[in-house]
Amino acid sequence: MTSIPATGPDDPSALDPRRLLILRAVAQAGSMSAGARALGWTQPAVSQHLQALERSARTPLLLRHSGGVTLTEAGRAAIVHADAIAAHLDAASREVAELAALGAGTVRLAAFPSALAVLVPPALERLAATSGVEVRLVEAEPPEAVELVRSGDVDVALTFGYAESPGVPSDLRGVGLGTDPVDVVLPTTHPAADRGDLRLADLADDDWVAGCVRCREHLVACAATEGFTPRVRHETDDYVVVQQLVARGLAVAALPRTALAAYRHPDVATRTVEGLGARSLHAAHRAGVERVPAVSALLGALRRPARGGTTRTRTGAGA
Amino acid sequence: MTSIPATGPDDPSALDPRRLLILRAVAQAGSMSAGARALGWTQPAVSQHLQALERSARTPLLLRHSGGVTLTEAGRAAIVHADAIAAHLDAASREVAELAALGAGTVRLAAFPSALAVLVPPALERLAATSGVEVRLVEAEPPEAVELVRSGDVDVALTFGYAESPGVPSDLRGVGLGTDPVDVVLPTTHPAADRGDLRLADLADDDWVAGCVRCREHLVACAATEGFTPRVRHETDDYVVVQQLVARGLAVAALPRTALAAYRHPDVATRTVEGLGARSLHAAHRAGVERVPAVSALLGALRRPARGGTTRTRTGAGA
DNA sequence: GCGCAGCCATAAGCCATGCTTGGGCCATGA
DNA sequence: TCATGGCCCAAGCATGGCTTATGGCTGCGC
Repeated sequence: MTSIPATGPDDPSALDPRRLLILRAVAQAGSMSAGARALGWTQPAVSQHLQALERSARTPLLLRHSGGVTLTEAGRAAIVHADAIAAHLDAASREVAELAALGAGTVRLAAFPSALAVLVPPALERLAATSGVEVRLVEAEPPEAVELVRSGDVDVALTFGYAESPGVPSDLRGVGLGTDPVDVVLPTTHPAADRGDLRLADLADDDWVAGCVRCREHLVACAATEGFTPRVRHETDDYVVVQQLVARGLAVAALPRTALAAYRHPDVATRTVEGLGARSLHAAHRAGVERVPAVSALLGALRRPARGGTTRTRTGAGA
Repeated sequence: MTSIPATGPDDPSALDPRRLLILRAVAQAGSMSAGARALGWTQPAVSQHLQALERSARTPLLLRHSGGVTLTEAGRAAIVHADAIAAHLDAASREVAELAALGAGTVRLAAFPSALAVLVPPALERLAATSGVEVRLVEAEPPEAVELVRSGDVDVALTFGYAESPGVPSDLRGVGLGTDPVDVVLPTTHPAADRGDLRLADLADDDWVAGCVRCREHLVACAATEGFTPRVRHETDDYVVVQQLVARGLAVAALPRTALAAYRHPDVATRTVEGLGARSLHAAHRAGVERVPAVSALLGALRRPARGGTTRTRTGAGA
């Protein structure tokens, strides 16, 4: 694969686009001197450029006469394309500048359900208030979300991790978005629901409903520290389903507060217990993308104190 | 008028078109190294160019990761225009090269009637045989033809001149196309028609029909040298009309051989006399245009020995 | 698990591009 | 006839930009 390209930039017969633009400026100005003034250069500089351009064109592009220059047929042909090049160059500069200034751009964000419900909406609201960045959302649990980042299908993935399992794989980069304490969820009728000094071990004989693999592993690990192995009867990621099961008295569960902020069943009680720890929240992305303004803005919006559940502060009726 | 242009090439936020093309090559190749190989450069050269491009863009255009690079949104936006720029650059190069290689182009030629009838057709035939140059013809007597060159309405003017009046004005350039001897035109019934040693003064008592101003002036000047003033009864540029008048015995005349090659009335005799001289034929043009290939080719075709009247050498029956 | 290969970034050096100043020629117009 | 304005040329110099050399990082294969 050492083939030489058909017409590379070093092709002697290829025209230098910058010199075409100089030709254009001169043609518009009517003379090399006027063109040079418009470009902020001296006249010999422009003259040399155009001589070089004509040398590579192997034909005169303009006729010099007292009072200025006029285009030859070849010069007119070149100018047509120079105009188009100038237009595209201008468009490219404007579009890129707009992306750089946060006036445009879209970021694809993958997030797990509770984050999507609680963390993301206020962040998007802030983002929309201060920029023209658009965000496309994809719901995905951390493993899939990470894979979407790796494949380039999304730019940022909201993930979580526990002490024993990192939230951001080593081949990606990420920023921490704080911790999300895990609480115990009990039926309101559960004897331990009102217990003053509740410990995790107090629930060693209960049936449990667990979530994703890592959540269950975390639960099991915490329980092991407390000296028991939880009986996991049911498995579901869905925090609504979990609470429905708990409310019916079918099991107890451990849910992060974010999930509880997204949805809270009236017939469950939540208790903070020692030894259940917290999950850490992360925004994972490929190295380098954090320098993209739109991504950086989204990360910044996510990092703001989004605590406060789903309450949206808006103009309107106060509390 | 020392105003700075709104967005000149030295605008720091403007993107360098050459660097956009480098970005394009890298994006197509998949990595800076491969792009550098395709461009015939080393990897650091490309890397530095793209860093400079991103600096002027004020946002990353591509993400570096092991195995190569991928475009960011801004990079994709830039590439779209880079593709267009590359296409226009290629089109400009091809069109200009075609004009330089005589594969295309049009030259506008003004000529006086007898040249248009005798000199031009064989020249155009030769030109068409060896190039794709097209010629647009305009009939104009030398004064108007010169004016058309000055105004830029034509590229080349075929003109003639006499010893006392140049064929090419000093503000234009031109090439000589040879001389065109002026002969006397007599009715075949004229007593001098068969005279052995005919001199111009022998026609001092005849009525004359003269052509354009300079032709008449030339005739008058020649006659003055011979010691008489011709009686100019009629005036017309048209060499057919002149010969019609002569054939009827209404006058004698002086006509260039080119005009006689274009049309020869059967009832007139032509005689070469001392002291009538010749007119010189020229191709006049603005300084510099002779370097335009199409113009140069036309001038070359005109300069060939076009003598031989209107006879065209073609494949077919020989003499 | 470890070395290797590929890729990109950086540093230093050097050459050439390309800009500037100064001067000259030419054509135009007062 | 001179003054003006345009383009070209020559010479000098600075900067841009390419090269070589090196290092860090990642991912893959043994």
